[in-house]
Order: sequence, then structure tokens, then C-alpha cells
Amino acid sequence: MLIAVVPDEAGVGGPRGALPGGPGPSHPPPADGAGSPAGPGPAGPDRSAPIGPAGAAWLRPLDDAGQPLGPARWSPDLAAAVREAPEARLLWASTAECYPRLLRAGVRVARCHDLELTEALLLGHAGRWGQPKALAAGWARLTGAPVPPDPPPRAATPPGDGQGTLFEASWPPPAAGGFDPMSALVEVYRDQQARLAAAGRDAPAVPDAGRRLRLLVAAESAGAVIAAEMGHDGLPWRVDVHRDLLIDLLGEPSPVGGPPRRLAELAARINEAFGDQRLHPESPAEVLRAFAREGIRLPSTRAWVLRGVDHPAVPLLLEFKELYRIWTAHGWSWCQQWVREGRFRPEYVPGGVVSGRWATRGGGALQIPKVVRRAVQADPGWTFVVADAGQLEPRILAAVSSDARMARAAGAGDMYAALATEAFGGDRARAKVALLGAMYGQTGGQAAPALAALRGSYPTALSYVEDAARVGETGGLVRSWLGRTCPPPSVGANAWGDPDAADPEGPRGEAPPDGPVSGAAARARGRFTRNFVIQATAAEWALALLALLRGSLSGSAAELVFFQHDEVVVHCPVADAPMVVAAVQAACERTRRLLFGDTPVRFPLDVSVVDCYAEAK
DNA sequence: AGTTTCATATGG
DNA sequence: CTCGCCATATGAAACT
Repeated sequence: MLIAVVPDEAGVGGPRGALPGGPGPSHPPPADGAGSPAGPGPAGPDRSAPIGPAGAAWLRPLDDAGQPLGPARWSPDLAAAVREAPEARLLWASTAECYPRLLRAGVRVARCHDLELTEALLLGHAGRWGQPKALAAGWARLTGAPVPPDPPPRAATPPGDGQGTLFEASWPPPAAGGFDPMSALVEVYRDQQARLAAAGRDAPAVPDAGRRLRLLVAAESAGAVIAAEMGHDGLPWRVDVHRDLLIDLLGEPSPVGGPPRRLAELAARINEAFGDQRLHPESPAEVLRAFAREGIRLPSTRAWVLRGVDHPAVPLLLEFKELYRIWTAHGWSWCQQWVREGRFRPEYVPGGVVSGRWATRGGGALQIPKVVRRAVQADPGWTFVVADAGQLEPRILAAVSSDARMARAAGAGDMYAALATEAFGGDRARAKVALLGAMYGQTGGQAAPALAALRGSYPTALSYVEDAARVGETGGLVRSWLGRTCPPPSVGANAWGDPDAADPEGPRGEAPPDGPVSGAAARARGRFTRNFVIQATAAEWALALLALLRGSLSGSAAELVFFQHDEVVVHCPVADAPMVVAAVQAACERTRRLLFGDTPVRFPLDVSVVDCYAEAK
């Protein structure tokens, strides 16, 4: 059972936290195509009812195909309506827009269908990557109306001391030209179901293509739900530990906002080492000039460049860089901005990366430096279960390429070691270089001879990535295992890949002499598509794991609090930890079968139970 | 003064 | 001849 949901902005909106004092202006009732009451009537708004904590909404029951099972009705209390149907799958335009208000009201959903994320997947699959994916755009495509562009993404909203002056994003978009969100939602959903079925039929070369794509859609929606919940719950963050850590590393903060004590001292010593100038160590240009004055010419001030330089300032500069980074990116002001009530609450953006990985908006949640993770401590009586998928991408390669020999090696706990034994004379480091080189398209350095060895023993796996590279180089598209499609070569320049080949000279006489795409650009594109088939499949593996894990934890106190590409963190009562460990292992095994059936490839999880995130692994 | 790009760091 | 993938975030430098 599916319930289509259109939040009614009369119930929410306005300054955050300010609940409505009264009904206020609202959308007209949806002029619902299948014959529900259009005016006041049994299902019409009863404006005298008190508005619930998640606001009011239009709701309409559907079957899984999208066939309405009854009229749309207006409810003053979305939260209560969702509570009454705890097993239902919700259909809404955007989880990111609709779910947070429910979470703030203390309500969780079982499952959902995120129309916009699905639309993006289907558009990409149809070679229309980048076309507007919003509900209004989908509706316009369906009705032949001009397609409106998507609204610009919201800016990051630091929860820390933002003082709640921000307004809810306006959603749905202002009704224009008879746009009725509920009809649009239902009709676009039904159209999506049809397109999903067609996409499966149209890919006879891919066994199971339809099932896979439906799986991807489900995983993407589940990911959106989890991302909203994780952003809502937040990662336990001990501000006191963080501050102690900062003082330990950086020294006392400067009262006037300047660099902390140890950083200032280092800057002074660096100046001394260069013979007392007014040097700012944080300025690459100045550091370069300072070295040049001493006869040392450097291509850059990157850490690995400096490490090869014999000069007394070098160790000081390296230390300065490391600490300066922490001060500016994860120092006192970061803490004040992003941590509130003992939780770090970043905004996760599912599908924010073309490969299907999540991105984040604000707070840099996916780049928390290892040293700073000491501040991530479980609540008293609680603990963390941290699960990390080791060597995920090479194992994905083994699984998707169906290279039987490599798959056998990927059944081992240490795949690189197994590979080394079979084909690299026991040299594990060389096996690793070869495999990474194959997945990233590296051809120089030590990779070239190692790659040849890999080709000799695992030709099937090698040709899988090389085929993907060739498709990319020649301007084609590749797909992940479940069917996520890579963007076309022209993204950015040439909006949605409208075949622009009719213009071989290029836009303004700057055409490269050797063809429509220069050699270097084509090869870069090849490296991208080569990596895409692996990285995107790894992302959907992780998404499926997350979704299955959420399912098995629902009903317990455990909560998912962090997810970073191939690593998941669960916060749970100490007594529940064994259950959570078992659940994550079981989810891992189910994920393997769900995606790859009876492959011999294993996906070992490194699971640790720790009170502090920094202690994991 | 405001905006964009570069350089450099972090993460996977 | 060259050639490693995907990101976010910061401050400095360059640009409008």
C-alpha cells in the first residue's frame, strides 16, 4: 500500500519552530482527476481542526502500481496520519523536503518512493541526464508543457548558532498554470512505473535489468530516508573533548581571534628558519618565494614536495600545515557552528555525487580528520558499532566482471594477498598497485608492468574496465550494476547531452585539430567511465547494506548515526551491541546475495564495538 | 567590495 | 609525450 503525500504549507512554513497559530492561506483542494470531491465536502479541509506538529497535508491511498484506491483527503495532522499507517510506503516528491518535518514531530516512516531521486535515475537511464527532475518538471514533460528548471539547491544551514531565522523551503512550488501537486504526484509516479518496466524490457543484454533498476530505485529512496534520519539524529559529539583536543594540539586560542598559541609559535620559528621575515606560512606564494631566496626552487608547497627538501623550515612547515588545517576547518568556530546539544548534524545529500555516493552540505561530514574523531564518543551506557567494508572496490570489480579466477581470490579475507599469491609471486604491494591502477586508469609509474601481470592472470576483469574506458573515450555512456547511468561527456557545457554532433567545428573555432574531443580529454573521460562502473556499483552495494540494516534495527533503540561510502556507524545501548553486530553481518550477507546472487566473492566487514569513533579499526 | 579560481588539505 | 577515480572545505590570490 502506497500513500501519496502533499504537505500543505498552511500547516508549516514561517520561522522554524513557530507552529501555526491558525489555518492561514492554503492551496486550493487538488482538482483531482479521478473524480474525488473538488470543493468542500466530506474530504475537504476542515479548517477548524488543530494543525499537527508536522503540519497539514493532502493524502491519497494508492496501490503499488499507482492506481488510486480512494479520493485525496486533507488532514490537518500529517504526523498522526502517518502514525496510523506505520507499514505504508509513502510517495512524495522529495524526501529531503517532506521528511524532516515528520522527524521533528517524532514520526518515522517505514519506506518511501522519492519521486525526484527516481526521476533523476530514469532520466539518466534514458540518456537525458541533467534534465530538471522536480515534480513540476516531470508533470510538464507528461503534459507537454514547458519544463521549468529545478529550484536552486538550498544553502547549508548550520544548526549551531544560526538562531533559526531561516524559513522552510517553499514546497511545493507555487501553483502555476493549474499545477496540482497531488495529480502530478500520482501521474508522474505511474509514468515512472511504466518507464521502469520499459527500461527493463529494453535492455535484453543485461539479465534481470528491470529487477535491478527497481532495486536501485528502492535503494535510492531508502537512502534518502536514512540520510534524513541521520541528519536529524546527528552524530554524538563531545564539545568538551573536542576543545581539549584543540588545546592539546594547537594551544590556547587567541582571545582576539588570531591563531592559537602553538600555531603562532610555529609561524615565528618558521620565520626564524628563513632569517626573520614577515612570512605568512599559510600563503603558498610567500613560502615559495622564501625558498627561492635560499636558492631552492619548488613546483609547489604541497606536503609531499616539502618532504623531499632539506631545509630547517621544512619540518616546521609540515607541522604548521597540519595544525592550520585543523584550526581553520575543524577548530573552535566549526564546533560552534555545527555542533548543538551534543550532536553534529550535517545535511547529507543522497545521490549528490554522480556515482551515487552521498555528498554533504556544510560541516564537511565526510572529511572529518582522524584526530578529530576522538570527540565522537558514545552517550553513557551506549556504544558504537562501526562496520567498515574492506577492499570494497576491488571486490566489486571481481563480482561485476564475473572473472571466475578473480572472484575466487575475492573470496579471501585479504584479496590483495590472494591475488599476490596467485599472480604476483607473493608481492602484495604490487598486486594492490595493479588492481588500483586498473580501476583508476593509471598507466604510468609502477602500474604499467603490474597491470600487464594482472592482464595475464585476470583477462576478464581487465577487459571489463577497459571496455568501460573505451566506451567513455568514444563518447558513450556506461552503467553501474543496478543501472545508474553516468553523465554524458558534455555535462556543464552542453546541458543534457542533446546530441550536438551536428556541430563538428565546435562553438567558436577552437576545435581541436585531432577530432571532436582532444586526445587528453577523451582519455580523461575514459578514466572516468572506467572508474564509474566500479565506484557507482560500490555505492549501491553500500546503500543496499544500509537499507537492510535499517530494516533489521527498526524497533530497537539503535540508531544509524554515520555513513561514509563504505563505513557505517550505529549508536546503541551497550547491551544491544551484540545484536547490532549480528545484524550488520547479516545485512552484509543479504546485500551480497541481493546484488550478485551466488557469487563466490565475499565482502568482509571489519566490525568493532567502541565507545569512541577514533578507536575503530 | 563581491565573486571566482587556485592551492592545499581532508575523506573514501 | 603524458596520463589516478570521486568528493568538500578553507584561505589566498586573482578577477570583475
